[in-house]
Amino acid sequence: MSASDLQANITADDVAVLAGVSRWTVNRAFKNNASISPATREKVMKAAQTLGYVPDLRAAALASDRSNLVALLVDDFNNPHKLVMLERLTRALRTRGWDTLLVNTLDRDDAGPALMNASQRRVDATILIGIQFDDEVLAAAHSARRFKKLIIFARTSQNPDTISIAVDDVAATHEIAQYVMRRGYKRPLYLAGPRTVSAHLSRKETFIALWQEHTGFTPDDVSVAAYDPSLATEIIDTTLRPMAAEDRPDIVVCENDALAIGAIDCIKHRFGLKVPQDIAVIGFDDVPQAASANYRLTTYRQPISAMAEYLVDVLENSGTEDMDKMFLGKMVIRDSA
Amino acid sequence: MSASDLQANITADDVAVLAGVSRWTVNRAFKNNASISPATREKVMKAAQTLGYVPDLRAAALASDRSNLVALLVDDFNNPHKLVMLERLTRALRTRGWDTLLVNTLDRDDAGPALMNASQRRVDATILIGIQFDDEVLAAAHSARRFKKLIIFARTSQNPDTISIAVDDVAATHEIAQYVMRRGYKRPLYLAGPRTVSAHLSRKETFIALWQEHTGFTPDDVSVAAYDPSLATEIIDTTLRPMAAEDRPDIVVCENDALAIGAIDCIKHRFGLKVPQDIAVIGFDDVPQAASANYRLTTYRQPISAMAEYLVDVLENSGTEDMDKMFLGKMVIRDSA
DNA sequence: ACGGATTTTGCACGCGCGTGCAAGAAAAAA
DNA sequence: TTTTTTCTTGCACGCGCGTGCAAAATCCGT
Repeated sequence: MSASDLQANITADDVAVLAGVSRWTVNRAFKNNASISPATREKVMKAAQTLGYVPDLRAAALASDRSNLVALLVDDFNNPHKLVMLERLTRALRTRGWDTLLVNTLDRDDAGPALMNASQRRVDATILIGIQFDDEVLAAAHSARRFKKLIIFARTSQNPDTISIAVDDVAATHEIAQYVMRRGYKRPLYLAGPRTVSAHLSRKETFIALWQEHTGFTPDDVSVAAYDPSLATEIIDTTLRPMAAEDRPDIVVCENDALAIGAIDCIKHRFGLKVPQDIAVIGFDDVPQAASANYRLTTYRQPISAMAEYLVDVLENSGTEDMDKMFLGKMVIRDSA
Repeated sequence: MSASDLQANITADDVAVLAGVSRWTVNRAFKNNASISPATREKVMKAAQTLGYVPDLRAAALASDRSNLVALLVDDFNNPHKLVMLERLTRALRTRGWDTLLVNTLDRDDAGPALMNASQRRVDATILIGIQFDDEVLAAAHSARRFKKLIIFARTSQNPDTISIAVDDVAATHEIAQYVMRRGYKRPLYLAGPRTVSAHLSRKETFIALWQEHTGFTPDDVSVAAYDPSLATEIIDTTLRPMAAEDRPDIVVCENDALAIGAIDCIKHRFGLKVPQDIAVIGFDDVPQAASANYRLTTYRQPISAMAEYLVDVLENSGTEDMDKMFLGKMVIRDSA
């Protein structure tokens, strides 16, 4: 144990007497835009240094009712895209002075407790990242507890009490559908993840509607209970297995890369088919793995960094206007479709 | 905005008057082992319910000097194994009543500020997960700021001020080396990640020493600056490229799966060789991807869940004895070696 | 119904800092 | 030098709850 452990907690008062100023001046020295002369600030900082003092953010949060802390609720750690989201979000947040409480939504019934958890910490905002909260939970959460801000990240939500920061799924799906048609694919199979409440805005619904509109045919679709590659592998297996070769889809359009990667694994290794020659695959997200030589996945990249920056803008904005925002991503053409 | 927003913050006092008890009784009702009669607790809870009250953990932390909060410092978001670590850790922590502050160590020079950050939040413990902190930073951190506990997770550290919870790398490497020899491989190449300060305990050093001891030969080794599959792909490429086919290694032993996966990608797609027939690959960690049909990676699984549980044990223990602990994992034999 | 054992409840004080304003010091203008 | 103007500094009060103990209420057996 180091020397400072022997002493009781060092507070601004201790620094104040050493520096010969008042406690308030000490705390001012640590605030960014405080009115304090450079000389005294330096004096204070030196005293703080020798005492090993740093301001106590708990007390600051309590007194000011601003914690500069957000809760990030995550329920799905299977999808590798979560890792890049976490990185981008924590980077943007920390760079601009915000800390992140990572809350693992343990299971489906844990959404409420998790929300409550954030509420008890009095975070300045609660961020739901790609979470399948149904609207009931959301509404209950918003009315029962006080949330300064409730942000849905990377997923659209039409809930009016909520700020949604996401890619424009409809526009993105348009682009994907057009690409698929332009490349001459005829029999797409749509592979979707768990059904969310807001189905009519979903990528799957949009794709199917577009395809019907342009070709008159209704593509098949299947879905899995989680964005987990191995689930995708299994469902593609059970879907293709009974099919005659000529009935198989010529492309699998996936709701995201996690599913696409599972689909490719299945097509190549369970059926020994070639991607894209026998069956093409298209994803969504552009996870790091998508670029690997193994997958060379054609996909759609979300501008996560820009979205994260905007999220911090939202945090710093205290206005009450509607702050929903949709972003445009861009297709990344590789070899899988 | 919901109704509760119109009212000022509801505190235990508000609940107290509604329930007809004192404020302290209200807070007791929310504590687990408090001495309170079931009747009053229920009365209080009902009042709290109608008011939408939940205790303020900021104030509780300030008053009690225990936050039930840990900071988790992470510097490497490329390695997919981080995602499973995050999931396991947050699960174990939250299940047992702890919250997690996720701190992204932005770059190499950010370790200090990140540590300081945690310190200002007065977390009960700071956890370094797989981070390449050099010992200087660690020592400085420990003496300058007050850390109640400094835990190194999934990486051994001989720093005495630190609690290290990790797999026994020496034992694990023994097992791997023996497997490699038993399978008759003759020319291993060791692929390592960034060099840490505690080199003599590292997997690479151990493997090389063992191989020398048993065969008299010193295996080649290469290393990359981060545990990033694409870096592994590149370095394996530049390493194998100039070699005659018969000089190539017959197995690449990797410090972890992230590197192993990059290596496999390179071997299969850049050189068109077969794994394991032409070159075998062995990893470490058993990431989810390792099981996919594409890789079928032979690797070594760390008991992350058990390690996470032990971490919470450490948090709950207030003793001063040495709490370092090493775990034994187990080899997972698949097809890549 | 009564005394003691036990459980339940109330409270004074403190945790460390922010807010908003007023007093004091320094700098600028006259 | 004197008067403004501007910059710095000090302070009373409060943020919401925990600690440890004492007072009050309840229980039990007889």
